Amino acid sequence: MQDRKEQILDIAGELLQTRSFSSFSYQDVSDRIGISKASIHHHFPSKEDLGKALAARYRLSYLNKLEEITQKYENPWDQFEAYLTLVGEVVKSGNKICPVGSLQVEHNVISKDMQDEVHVTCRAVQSWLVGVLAEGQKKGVIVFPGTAEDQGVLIHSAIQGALQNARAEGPKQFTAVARQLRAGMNGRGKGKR
Amino acid sequence: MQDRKEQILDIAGELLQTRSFSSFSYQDVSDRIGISKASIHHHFPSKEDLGKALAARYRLSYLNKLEEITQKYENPWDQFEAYLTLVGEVVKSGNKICPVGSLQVEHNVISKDMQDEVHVTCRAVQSWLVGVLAEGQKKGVIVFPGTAEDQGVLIHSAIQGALQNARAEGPKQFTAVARQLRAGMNGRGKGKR
DNA sequence: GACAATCTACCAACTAGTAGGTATATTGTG
DNA sequence: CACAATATACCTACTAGTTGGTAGATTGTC
Repeated sequence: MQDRKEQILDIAGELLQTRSFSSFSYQDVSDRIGISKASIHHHFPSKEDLGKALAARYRLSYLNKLEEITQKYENPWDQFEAYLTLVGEVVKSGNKICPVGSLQVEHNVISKDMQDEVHVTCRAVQSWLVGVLAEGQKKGVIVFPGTAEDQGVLIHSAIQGALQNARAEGPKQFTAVARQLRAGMNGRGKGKR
Repeated sequence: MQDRKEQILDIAGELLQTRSFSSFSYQDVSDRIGISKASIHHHFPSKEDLGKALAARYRLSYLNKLEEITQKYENPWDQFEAYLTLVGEVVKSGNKICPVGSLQVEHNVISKDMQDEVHVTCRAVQSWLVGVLAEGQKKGVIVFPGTAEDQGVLIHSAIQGALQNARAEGPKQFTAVARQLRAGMNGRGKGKR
């Protein structure tokens, strides 16, 4: 049953986002899924295996969603708005944060393989953002100072921090960041886009 | 010996910033400090006590540093630059992140008391930033769209995320964010301040 | 003597991971 | 088709080690 593996990853993923990698145990997964702890080990021999699979699966699904956005909207500004909507859904869940942020905070605790997985995801997301920004700048629909690279890193960092702040301090921390990022890129209020 | 309590907090604080609250143990502190684990319990009966003291001490020292900045520089832009220098020192350490970020990621794992402590610190730092920004806007030395509140939340989130990204991905992630935050607030290159 | 700081020696609970076994499919081979 | 071999998915029961925390004795200092 391939579903079981996915089910384990679903639950482990939720625990990663609500707690942290080192704060959830095989027993937690076992309890929630209703099969024995040893059976979880059957599918993922070590916790590192589980973590690696978790990080890899997240990267694929996340980059896939970004790709969908790129194909659905041709206007870079709309793409950026769709990105904000996408990450905004994490805030709506009420008690989750970005898996990348969760793993980065445990950078010195996780294995090299997991670090690499997080690294690749991080680079890819930033690349996507930089692409959107550069295209938007070229078309004149997104305005910002400095380089698209710097702006991409800023947005990525701000969103990651905002998700963490939002869970601890309330969703307004996210909406404020989203609003301010928009305000800083639409030509300083010279119009509605 | 009051020094011992401080020494424990020093080491626990470093472990909080390099690993995470649930990823370090009394044994870790004991090993590094050279006294038995039971002796650590003598000073901080439970890990929650230790965590609370840690969060409280960090708040006091951090807010003190911000206060020093306010008094040392009268120009809000200089105050903001000093803030960037202050958090930049965390990046220089090579493997630390902001304690607030570390604790926020474990929000669902730590006690209510610790959550409250983090909350107060978070609010105070944002308040300080908003004050600097509002004053800078008034004097015309800091330029940004939207409200000072939103800009303060953006900066706080961006810096927090940047510190995490910088440890995992390298210091350039921080310098890029700092550069871009500056670029977005100095009147769009209309001058050097 | 009082008291703080420290120690050794413990405990129950939890951790990731293993050993050994069972029941049920799937697959290759005569 | 029949039947052995193999693989999958799961189980109970266990290991060795770590966790936060405690009890009680020892030491040093005012």
